[in-house]
Amino acid sequence: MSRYDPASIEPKWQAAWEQAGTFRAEIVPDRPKYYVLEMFPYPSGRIHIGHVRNYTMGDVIARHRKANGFNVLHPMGFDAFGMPAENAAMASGGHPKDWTYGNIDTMVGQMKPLGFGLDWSRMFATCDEDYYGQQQALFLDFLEKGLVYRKNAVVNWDPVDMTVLANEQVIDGKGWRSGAPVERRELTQWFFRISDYSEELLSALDALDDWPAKVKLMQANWIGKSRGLQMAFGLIDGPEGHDRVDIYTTRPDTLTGASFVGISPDHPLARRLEKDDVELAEFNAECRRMGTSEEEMEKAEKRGYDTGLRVRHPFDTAWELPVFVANFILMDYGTGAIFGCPAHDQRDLDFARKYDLPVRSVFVPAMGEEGTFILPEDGGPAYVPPKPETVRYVAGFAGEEAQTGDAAIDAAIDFCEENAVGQGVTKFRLRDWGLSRQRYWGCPIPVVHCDTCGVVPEKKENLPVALPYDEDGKPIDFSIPGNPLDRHPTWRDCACPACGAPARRETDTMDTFVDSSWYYARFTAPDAGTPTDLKAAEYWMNVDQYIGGIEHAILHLLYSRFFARAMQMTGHLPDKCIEPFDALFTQGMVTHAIYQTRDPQGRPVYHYPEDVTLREGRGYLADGTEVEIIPSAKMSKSKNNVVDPVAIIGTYGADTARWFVLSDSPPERDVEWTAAGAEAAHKHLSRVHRMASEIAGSDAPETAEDEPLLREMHKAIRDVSLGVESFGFNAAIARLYAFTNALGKSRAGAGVKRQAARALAQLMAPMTPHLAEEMWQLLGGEGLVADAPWPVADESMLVEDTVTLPIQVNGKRRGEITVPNDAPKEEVEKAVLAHEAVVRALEGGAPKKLIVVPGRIVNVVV
RNA sequence: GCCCGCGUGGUGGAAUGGUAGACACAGGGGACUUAAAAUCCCCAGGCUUCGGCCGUGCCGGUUCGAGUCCGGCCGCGGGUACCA
Repeated sequence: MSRYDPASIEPKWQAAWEQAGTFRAEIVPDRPKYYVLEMFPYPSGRIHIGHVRNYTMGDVIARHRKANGFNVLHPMGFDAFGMPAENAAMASGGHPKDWTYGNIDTMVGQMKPLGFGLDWSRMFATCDEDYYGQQQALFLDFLEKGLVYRKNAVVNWDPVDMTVLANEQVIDGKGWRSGAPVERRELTQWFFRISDYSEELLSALDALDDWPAKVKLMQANWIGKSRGLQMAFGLIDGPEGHDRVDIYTTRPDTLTGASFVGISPDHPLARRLEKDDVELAEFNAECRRMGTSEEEMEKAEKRGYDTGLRVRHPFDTAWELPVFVANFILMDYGTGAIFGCPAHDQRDLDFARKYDLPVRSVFVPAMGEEGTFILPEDGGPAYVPPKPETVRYVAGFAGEEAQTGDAAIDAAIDFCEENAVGQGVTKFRLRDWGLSRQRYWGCPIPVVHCDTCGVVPEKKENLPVALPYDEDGKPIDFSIPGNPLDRHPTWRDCACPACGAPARRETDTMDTFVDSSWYYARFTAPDAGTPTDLKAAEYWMNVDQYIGGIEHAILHLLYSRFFARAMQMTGHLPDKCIEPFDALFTQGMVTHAIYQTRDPQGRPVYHYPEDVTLREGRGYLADGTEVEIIPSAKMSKSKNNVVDPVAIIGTYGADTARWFVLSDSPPERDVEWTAAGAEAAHKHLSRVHRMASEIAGSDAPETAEDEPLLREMHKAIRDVSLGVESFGFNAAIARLYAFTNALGKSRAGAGVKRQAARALAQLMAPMTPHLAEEMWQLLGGEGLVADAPWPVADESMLVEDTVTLPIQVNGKRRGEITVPNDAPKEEVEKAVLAHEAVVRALEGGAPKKLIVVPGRIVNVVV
């Protein structure tokens, strides 16, 4: 009998699938299709165990749907543009293109041995000229339809490296390489008009029934629809052209508690005032030195600058309020100006206490709800109850005295509109999507700047506008600061597409989120001469099951939803594709301990897991140095805590790796990689292989044990099918362990055992496809198990004759009874009351209540 | 800061509002073996006066019954618009 040897059986079956074209996806008009897609990887250099988990999940779904008769599309590609390639070129020389394609080769070579049922013929990388050329064509069509425009926006500027920094490259307000304080700089940049679709992207979430509720909630909050009031506060003796400050508020019911007006440092009034006020100019400059991220803005200490100017309250012209410039007010949201009501906003209260501004409550808890309430003006915290809660308005001006915040807001808006002091408006938090990046390794924005014609779209026949590889005859040198496209000796030079005069190319490239916003559509026709092929899109779209990390819950998924709409509008997708992902599953991340030591400066130094030896919960380097272990950390290239699956496959085989990543945790939750788990998985698969070999060689006659095994088989078919369909992979695997144990113990005859073992092979096939093929062949299965129809449970074999009911007394388990499956309720009650533990508890009396949940449980209340 | 999750034995985890801890890992005991490896079998939440009692991050609530639903905390994670 042969041992389980994945190193020989895995390549054998991979070759068999390859030769048979098992996973080639071809359009077959009459067959139902199923499109499974996992978020494609960034080519970081090597695959990690997170990829294995993610793609194994997709493969389980794909193989299961194929077995259920669907024509399955399951493609793979690479999200290949982005900063790491440029960072690598800067850090260790070389060219981003060579680095990226080298990584892709490596990763494909690492993925193929995993035996995923992928149609590799459709593979592309977003940095392929063919792909980004088609993306440029999309951009031009979007431009023509007015879906793209230019405006100014701020970026993080590193004055030493002379480059724009990403938010993650700004650390404590300083550039990550240069250490120089970061400045905010305004540049003219391209934007997609995603905010035009705010309402649509919000309301369409309702129909996404097979998306996780949490993702829809996150998107809804991100889009942030709010009904509020816009109104003007008259400015007293303001500079020329500034006679009012327009504010936006979602709490107009608190207008009578206003104690100041705050404006953003980027507000036109602030910009005007700083010209004559050195101190304010310094304050604003300091605000602008902050990073551009929302997190940083919000976490920063709330600071303000009293402009000395005053405004009149719209309700009472005698009531004057000071105007502050405040660092926490965003120019991008609302009007860039607010009124502060310290009593009902903690941030405003902190601000008021800092700058000694008045605090005046507008409402207090409802009668009888006061409890230990302390007024904010008496030192209590800001009183901010949920809007649906009823409160008592002590300084109300519209509606009832006792009313909910929601009702008060409506009444306040009505009041302001009737008195012509304000206007009810709906606003969204969602901003337009800035797509310009001042970097080399991205899709060039296909426009030309002409001195006479201005900004001119490139002609489609001139696409792709390809990235230059060389500079002065040599590969571009990334050790020189600045954008290589900007400084390239010839690349920028071109003829104006409109007038033919010498002109300059746009040197900005596109955000890599653009690349990933339509790749799912390109997979349906990866070689088309246009971005999509409508016939192929019509057949394959939408993605039936999309699988990816929760970290993409908002940006990637929202951008893709926008892009699908924009592509539909420009004729690149059929109408039915505006929501491209029918079902979404967000898998958890794979975590792994971080091993770190410190350099002489106290900065962390991260070590690869393979360089660390674990002994009794502590970790040591080869030279004996102990490392600090930070458990369950997100895997990150920069932290060197990425597990390498190649070694796992080499030791145990792909099926073991696949089995383990599914078995150890529920798929939506994070999983911590452990070496012991892989060892255990391998032992189990060896055992299954051994059992299959034994059963294949047995000729034991049929026995009385045949039927119990068949019952177990049908129950396993039912439970595993359900598990696979509902992403309960770990539960399905637990069930397969139990079924394997039952098969191992069974004394059934060879015929029934073979039947059960073939079912086991089929049920395991989505997870461990190579082993399953081997078993299938040993056990006399016909053809490939990958092509075999999914087994169906026989309902009649699932029905049990008797059922065991636990008996509770006052909700606590005290015993159990076994009754016939179809016993009438009266009979069950009689049996329960006769039970020893119940008799003892009743002490001769009658139960207060007797609850019988048929087939489930009995509860006696005494 | 704000938005969204998650929290169950030594460990990973199971459990349509209905027997908490399935299935595994690590551990203990046994069989086989000259011995070891491999394999197979058994035990296993804590406490206990052996009647039971306590247990799903903490506090409270709803319910005949709560890991599950509701409210309030604590801890950890994801996102926070230029990481992908």
